[in-house]
Amino acid sequence: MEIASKYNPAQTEDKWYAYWMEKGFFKSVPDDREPYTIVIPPPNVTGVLHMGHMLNNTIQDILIRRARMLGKNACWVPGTDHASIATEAKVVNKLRDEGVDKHSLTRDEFLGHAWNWTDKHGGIILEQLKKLGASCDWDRTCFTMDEERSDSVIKVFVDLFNKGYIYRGVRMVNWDPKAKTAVSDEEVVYKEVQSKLYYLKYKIEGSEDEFVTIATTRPETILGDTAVCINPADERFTHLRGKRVLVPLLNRSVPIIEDDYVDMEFGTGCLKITPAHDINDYEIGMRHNLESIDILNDDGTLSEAAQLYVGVDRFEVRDQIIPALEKEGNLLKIEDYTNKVGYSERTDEVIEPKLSAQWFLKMSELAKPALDAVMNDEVEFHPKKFKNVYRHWMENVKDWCISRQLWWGHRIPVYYLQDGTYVVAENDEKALEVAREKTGNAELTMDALRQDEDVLDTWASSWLWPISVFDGYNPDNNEIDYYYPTNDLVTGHDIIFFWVARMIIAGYEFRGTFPFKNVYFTGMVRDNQRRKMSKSLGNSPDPLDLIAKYGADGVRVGMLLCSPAGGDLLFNENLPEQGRNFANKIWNAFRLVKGWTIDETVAQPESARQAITWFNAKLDQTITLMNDHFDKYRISDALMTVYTVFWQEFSSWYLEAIKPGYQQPLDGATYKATVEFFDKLLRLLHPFMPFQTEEIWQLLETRKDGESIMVSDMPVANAVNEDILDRFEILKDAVGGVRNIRKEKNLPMKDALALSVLGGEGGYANDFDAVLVKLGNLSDLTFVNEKVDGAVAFMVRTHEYFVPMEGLIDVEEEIKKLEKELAHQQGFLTSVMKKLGNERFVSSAPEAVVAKERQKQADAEAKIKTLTESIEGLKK
RNA sequence: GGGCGAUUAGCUCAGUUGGUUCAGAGCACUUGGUUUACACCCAAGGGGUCGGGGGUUCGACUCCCUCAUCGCCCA
Repeated sequence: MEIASKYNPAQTEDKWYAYWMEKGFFKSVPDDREPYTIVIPPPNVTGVLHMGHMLNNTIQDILIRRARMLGKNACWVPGTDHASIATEAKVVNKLRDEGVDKHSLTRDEFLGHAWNWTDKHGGIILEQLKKLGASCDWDRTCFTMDEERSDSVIKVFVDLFNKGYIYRGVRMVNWDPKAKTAVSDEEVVYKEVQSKLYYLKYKIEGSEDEFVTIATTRPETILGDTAVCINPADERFTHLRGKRVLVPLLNRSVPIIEDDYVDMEFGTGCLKITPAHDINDYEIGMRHNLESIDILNDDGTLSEAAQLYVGVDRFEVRDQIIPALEKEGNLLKIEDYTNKVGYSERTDEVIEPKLSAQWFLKMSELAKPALDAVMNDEVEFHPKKFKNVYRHWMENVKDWCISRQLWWGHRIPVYYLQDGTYVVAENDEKALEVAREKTGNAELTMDALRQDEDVLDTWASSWLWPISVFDGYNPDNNEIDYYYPTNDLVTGHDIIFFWVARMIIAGYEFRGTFPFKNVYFTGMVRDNQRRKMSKSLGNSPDPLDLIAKYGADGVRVGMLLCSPAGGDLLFNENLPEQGRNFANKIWNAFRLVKGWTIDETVAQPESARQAITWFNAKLDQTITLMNDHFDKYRISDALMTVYTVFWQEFSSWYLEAIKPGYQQPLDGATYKATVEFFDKLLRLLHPFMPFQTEEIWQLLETRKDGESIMVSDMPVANAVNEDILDRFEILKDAVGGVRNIRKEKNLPMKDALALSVLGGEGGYANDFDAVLVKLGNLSDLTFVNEKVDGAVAFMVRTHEYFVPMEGLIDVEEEIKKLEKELAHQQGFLTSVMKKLGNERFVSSAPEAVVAKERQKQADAEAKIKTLTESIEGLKK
């Protein structure tokens, strides 16, 4: 069989993914087995795969593939969310490019465009996940706006409303006067601009010529002022306490209040308060029970409430009001000033903070069981440090503003009657029913009802995800009982509040228990300057390009190698490169094994038998270690364990130990054992590198149609034989010793050497002598009872090894070497003796620790004795 | 302004209840290598007073205090 010297992922990945799909290996239906469930953190339906998704979904796939191989009924539910704000923005932009203004469309017309957009771009990201190897049950693909998920959202709204958790309130939003909508904090871009700081004088009420001066960048907002604020610690203004001032131009009397918020250093130390148009002022207003005067219309012109300049745009007003103030004697001075102003990401319009009626969900009561669950580890966070962050947020949880002034999303099921009161119901019919009951008017028609224009926050559907993907709000469905609670959630720590906390809340509220047992928080993927990867910075590689270049397995390994839970991952292309190199290493090990001619009549060499004994123990240890790492969610450690074992132990030690001579056949028994080892290693590697392990596994032995490594059993560990492992480490050091001598003396590998061993403390075990002979290329291995003269010597622990080398020995050099080692041992012994000489150590340290120190002492003394004798021998 | 976390090799990070030669791994680096699986490789090697200071202890990378620097979240 001709096998290429380099592994080519492109030739195998699509083939095996198609095979897995065709055989239905990803599919899960409830049965008698223990379920293992993961729900995907739904990406934006019209988004594309980025590096964060790669990391996140690689980890989920590792967990789900491992669970499947452990015999569990593994179910990974994929899906997307509708990303209300982002998607609507994209559709609005697209329409604008086509010359269509959103506001010229009806709601239904707009939604038609939005669905077209979703259908066109939706699910691209899911196709990309397939390239990564994600073994999701694609038949279960969900979308937050599909029928079942939408029903869930609406049912939950009605339910929470009826339980009294939902209320209508007023809140400060980022208002875009051009788009006439609120935008989220994430959509406001702050830019540094050159503006002016205006110093305005407010007359003290009841005085003739006494003023206070405030500084503002937005003089037009004085029309909405309802107070002036000073810092209570500011002695300059103590005389103003309890007094009132008159707002310029309007002569409205407002109080002087005191609040710590005021920065005494800034401006004049005196702050005008406009609760309706500044978030900080709003909060001060709340604290001091101030009136809020909203002076802006939705389009950014001044409203009737402003009294002056009604109907004029706010920036126009700014230009006009300054001369007016100057004329009235209220303008003290104008300074140049640089400040940051928020602009709408979409329209580039200056954002106006504005009070607006919104729907809120009361959180404190709902949050309680969710807080307890995490604190007592009913839901476990990995890493644990996020428990603190979670607790802090949950203990100070604020009510959740769940409405958005958008059309793309779940329309709020609130129906207003003509008198301004409202009813809440799942649909039009039920709303009408409730409304008739409420009004006592059986003749009421839908015309009399007007549904709220706003939609719900996208998170108001995502927080139900672990329940809604199993149609858990449908009373006739029992799948949820099988799959819920799910096992693990894998997500970025940046959405711990937005999403994780709320899912836990929903879990307890609607299912009476947690939505997932474990949460694995991934780090953020950053570039090597620690900048977040983003499109705008252009510092993010295209994941699919990486896969094309390094193979999906290589990229997966690369993502994992440097990604401890919760820490940042500094991405760098040498990571997937390392993954690719590892894949190539595995490939070449396979090539070596497959390249041998097998001869069943050849007897098994002793060296091979010994190596097999050792590697059996090594595998037991490897599996045990990996299980422990997985139990603790140290996934990159689990990978590193098998990575090292495959590369160092299997390839560099085991395969070299059993390798037959050039063009010699391998005996059947060794081949069989080797294939078994390879098979087990592939299984251990499969969750990390699904494609390549499948490819090799299929080639390693003849397989039947329908067989696959992905549905094979994960290897199980036997008790680890530490003695065998330890003795093999001695062998490695001995081989190393021989190699060093070759190097120092310039002896080529092909010249065989003789080696003598003088067993030390506890005797010398010869379990692996045949391997030593082979890997050291020894002509002879003998055991002696005394030092060998005229030989180069080295030690492994207390054993001495001698390579006879008459004439080639530089005695001075040897003595130097030995004396250096002797000095080191003596220093070490001194430190040990210092400890043992300390009575308090001997009496208070545990016995085992003291015993270890005594062992160290004995070993060191033995070595010193040996070294001293050797030096004396050489000096003779 | 409030809170949380971090600081260990050139880089990214482990260090699992304070105790073996415990100061580690991977990468990078240096040296050597045309060994017939692999240069996407093999074999060796250098490198850190564990951020500074103080304390507890027989013993501190590990626990406590303090300072410095950095990051994150909330406001």
